[in-house]
Amino acid sequence: MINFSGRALHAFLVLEECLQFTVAAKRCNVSQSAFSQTIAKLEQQAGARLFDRSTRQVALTAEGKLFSISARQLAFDIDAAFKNIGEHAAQRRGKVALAAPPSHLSDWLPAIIATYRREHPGVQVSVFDTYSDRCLSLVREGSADFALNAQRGNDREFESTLLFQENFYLVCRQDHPLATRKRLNVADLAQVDFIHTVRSGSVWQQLMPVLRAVPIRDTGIEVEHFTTLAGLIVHGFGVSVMPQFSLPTFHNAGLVSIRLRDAGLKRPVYLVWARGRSLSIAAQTLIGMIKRQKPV
Amino acid sequence: MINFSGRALHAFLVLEECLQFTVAAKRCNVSQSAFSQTIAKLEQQAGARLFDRSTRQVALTAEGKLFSISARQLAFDIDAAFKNIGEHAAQRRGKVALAAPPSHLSDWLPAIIATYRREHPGVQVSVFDTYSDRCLSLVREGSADFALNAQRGNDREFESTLLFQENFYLVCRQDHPLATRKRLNVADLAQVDFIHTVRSGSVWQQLMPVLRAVPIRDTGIEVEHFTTLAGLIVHGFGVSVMPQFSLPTFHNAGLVSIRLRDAGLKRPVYLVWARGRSLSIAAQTLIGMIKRQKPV
DNA sequence: GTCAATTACGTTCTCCGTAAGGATG
DNA sequence: CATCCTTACGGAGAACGTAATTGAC
Repeated sequence: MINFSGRALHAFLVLEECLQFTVAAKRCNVSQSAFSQTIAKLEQQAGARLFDRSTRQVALTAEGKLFSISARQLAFDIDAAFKNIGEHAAQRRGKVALAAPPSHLSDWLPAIIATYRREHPGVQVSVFDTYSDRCLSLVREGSADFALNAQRGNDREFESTLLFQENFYLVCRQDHPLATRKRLNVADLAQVDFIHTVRSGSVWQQLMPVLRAVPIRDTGIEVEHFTTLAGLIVHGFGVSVMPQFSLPTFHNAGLVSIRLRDAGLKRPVYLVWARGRSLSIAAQTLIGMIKRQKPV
Repeated sequence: MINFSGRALHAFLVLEECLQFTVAAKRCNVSQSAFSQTIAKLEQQAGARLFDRSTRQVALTAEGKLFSISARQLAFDIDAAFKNIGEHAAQRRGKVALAAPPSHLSDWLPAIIATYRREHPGVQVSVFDTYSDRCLSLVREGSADFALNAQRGNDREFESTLLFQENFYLVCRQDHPLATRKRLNVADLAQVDFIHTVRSGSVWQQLMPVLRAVPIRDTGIEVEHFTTLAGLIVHGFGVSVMPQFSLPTFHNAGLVSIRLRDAGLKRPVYLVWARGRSLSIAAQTLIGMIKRQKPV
């Protein structure tokens, strides 16, 4: 096995078809002499003469026929193996799965993923839209190649890099008293009807410490889906605070957003992947696109 | 496929197991530098990095894992293919089939075949004991690799070489009038009760032209099996004429044989094989033994 | 600082091509 | 005698080994 050469295998198969050294050599783009030597060497390795040949006739020996069966299969398998790995490398095949919070998947990531899919139609992209802990679980169990997450997970299981920090925005109706404000801080939310997102979401976890100091009017409502939240705000239930990348949903609903300028009120967005598990080329490419498309 | 090398494949598998270039290189009996280059070249051919490596850690990439599956299978298949052909060449495996007339298979060939089987226990030897035309048919249809036959067949379908010429012997009881004769010719069989072998056998075909001129006493009996013939002779039905290599059977039955010295009364023994079909190494070896063991 | 992989460079070996040799029809 | 495979020999390229370099812990 150690001295096996693909060239020799190819030579064998071509000669088997042509049954003429001269023709086969030409088809392999080598001199007839070199071709002869290649076959001779292959026969030496096989330990048996594979072709019976006089100057006028070339034919497979009994052993040659035997080898022919394996050779055909081998050539196919080798070709398939390299083609397969090559196509994965070239991102003509393969799959990549990412996990991200719904806020990032409302508009920002879908745009990037759409571009990737256009450029690499053979690669299957899977998306999991879920919150913090579940994101990390998906990465841990291998269901997702990587995640975008506000938490970087423990160092033993995960590796991560900070992509950027996301600002928070007040979301309200156009006719809301705060809707026309240029500058806004959390303190301005005092006495305003406020709708919370679910506690498991990173927005809540990020926002709560800051908001605790402000006497907001809690509506007692906790919503999970952005569309629900938008509907409630539109119908006058109150206002809420959302990270930058979820805003398109609210704008589409005719709502207004104003950035909260409190120092330190930012949501970190980490790229997280399983420690030790190297990312596929497809995943790396997609991550590259995400990094390039991240906001200023 | 064309630049594929078994060495690189082996290197990959060893490195996958060791996950250390230094150790893997040593196990492959090359310098660490050469090993590194081999892996690098393989990665170049595959079109993707197969190992993630720092100076302190080596691990398969996603593409490497993919390749690993094919690589393992490939190595096994390549190994199996060469081992298979090698074992056939070395006659540790394989099969060989020969066809020969019962006269040659009564003692002469079985002794040779027994020796061959002792030396090459992995090779399955098949034997067809049948007469002239059927022998050739078996060779034609590929059931037998070669045949020993008194007729060489037509030149279009068969190739042949003369192995030797077999003498004929009178076979009779010890108390027969001719049993003590030193020299004997066909003419001496006049007025002797004679038992024929079947007309399809080569003995009959060979003997008839010569015997026709002698006024033998035809018993009217035609037998097919030597054992029958021996039984008839033993019980006094008459005598018969048999080729040299069938004599052991008759000697064992207590009968006497005396060579017929007529010039030209010989049975040619040809080695016959299908034209264009090359003989396996096993067949060639067996033929070699047959040629060496042929009578003086 | 130490250990491990990579890179650099000179050497060795394999493989190829041109040309002569040999066998077959 | 023409054709086709084999052998011989010189040169190009690949692979190898030693040694210096880079990088990680």
